[in-house]
Amino acid sequence: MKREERLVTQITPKSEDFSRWYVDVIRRAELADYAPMKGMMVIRPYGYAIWENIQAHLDRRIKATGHVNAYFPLFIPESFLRKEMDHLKGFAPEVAWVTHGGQEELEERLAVRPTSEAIIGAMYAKWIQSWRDLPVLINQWANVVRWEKVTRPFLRTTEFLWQEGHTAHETEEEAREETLKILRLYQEFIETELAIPVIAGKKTSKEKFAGALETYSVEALMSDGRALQMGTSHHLGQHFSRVFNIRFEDRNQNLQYVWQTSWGVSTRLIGAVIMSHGDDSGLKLPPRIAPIQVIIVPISIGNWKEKVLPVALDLEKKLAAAGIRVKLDAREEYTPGWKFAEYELRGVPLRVEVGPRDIKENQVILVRRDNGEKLATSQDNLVERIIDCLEAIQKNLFTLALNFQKENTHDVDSYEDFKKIIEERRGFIRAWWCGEVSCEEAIKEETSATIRVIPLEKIREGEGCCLYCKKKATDYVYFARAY
RNA sequence: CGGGGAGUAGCGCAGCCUGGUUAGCGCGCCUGCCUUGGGAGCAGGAGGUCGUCGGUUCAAAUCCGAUCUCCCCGACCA
Repeated sequence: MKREERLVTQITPKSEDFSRWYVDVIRRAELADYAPMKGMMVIRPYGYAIWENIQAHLDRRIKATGHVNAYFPLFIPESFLRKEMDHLKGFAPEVAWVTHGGQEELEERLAVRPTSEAIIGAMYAKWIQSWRDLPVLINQWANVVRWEKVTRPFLRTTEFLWQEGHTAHETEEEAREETLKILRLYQEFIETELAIPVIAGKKTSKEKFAGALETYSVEALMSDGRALQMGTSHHLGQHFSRVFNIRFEDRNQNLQYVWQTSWGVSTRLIGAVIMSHGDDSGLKLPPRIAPIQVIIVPISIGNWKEKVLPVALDLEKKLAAAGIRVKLDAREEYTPGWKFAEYELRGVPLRVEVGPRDIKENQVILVRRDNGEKLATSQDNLVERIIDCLEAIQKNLFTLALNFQKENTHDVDSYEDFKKIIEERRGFIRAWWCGEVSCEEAIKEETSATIRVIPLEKIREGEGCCLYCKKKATDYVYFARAY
């Protein structure tokens, strides 16, 4: 879109400067604002409403699979973090420490949780004695702090909101099943509610979580061609149960350590929604998570208050009764054109225009944010038509994102092609890999692309040789430059 | 944490090099009139410790030092 043709100004065009566009959208749509401390942001009401909708959809799924919510402390004693050395080493550089309580210096420093495995492990040790106590399936919605060096609103902030599930099981098999069940749950949730297609797979040992046996993740491709990790699910094995002494007496009266998992998604998902669907005019929110699904704009001409407003009010009432998140903007201080642009910027999926002309025709104008289509629609059965339209928008956003992902996924056999694509087009690149960390690191060093996942689905038959070292390959994997 | 750029009204910027009346402009905001089918028009008005701290000077937005924050590109991460 040419600059002068754009309907919404005041944000940098996406094609001109993606990073700036991203930040402009966040600020203009009032999703978040910078706080006066480095790397911290305020999630404003409109942004928080999106998070609440995300929470509602995900929480329902988490509970439907037998998990319950609880809340653990914000602080973790240093000695607890030190118990699992890989875990400590992984997080040490980014932990914020509390050293004083009031005027008193603490005998032992307290970490502001970067994640809660340690404190939850300590509690599980107290709660679990018998196989009858298992499995323990607990989730918590919380904030965590990681002192990152480089931050970006929603994608990487010093403090962020997330959910973290922590489970304990009798057998390794059960824990692995849980890990994969959650990974699939995340995939279904993200694709259904956020309309973002993801690749589910396993992380390489280099990329796995500090302290885990195996890490799985769902990865999405953003519209600038970079990958974003959208959720992770870890099979922790017995690493934490051994150091926190989480033991139980099994069915054969043997004392055993539990098998654990942990998994999470964060407010980063909001960043993914912005980057996956947005355009030069601003946000495009999937209806399922949009704080406002339908905006009604009355065309305020002549005696509109007598003729148009009652129809608009009636429609608002009916839509609200049908469970639609609807808003009627009848303010006289702003022109209809101004409102059109404003709600487009804010990503409202569907706009209903009602004017004197429409009243005469017994119709309204529906305008879709996903494709800009304007549809003159009869007022008969309008609520049903709107519900169908929202469903169509949700589906279309997913389809558009899926097409983009497909168009930007490249299969390569030669390292030369690999480098060329990474430089010129980015996107996902699929290639054979030998399983060696050395090749993974060399490729990262030379191209800054990393292995995002070893996909769960087999995507290529036969055998091949490693993209880098040309030795026999073990896996056909996804590479990308990532956030 | 390394390299680069930037902080002047809510937002976007000019002024700084070459120090000197009352620090400007566009958008936004307030009041009034008039308008309203894609961010209307006219008139009047409010809003600033020039990021912060310190130094040089008769005089600092401007020169010097320190510090905080943001953006971009790398190394690290949800």
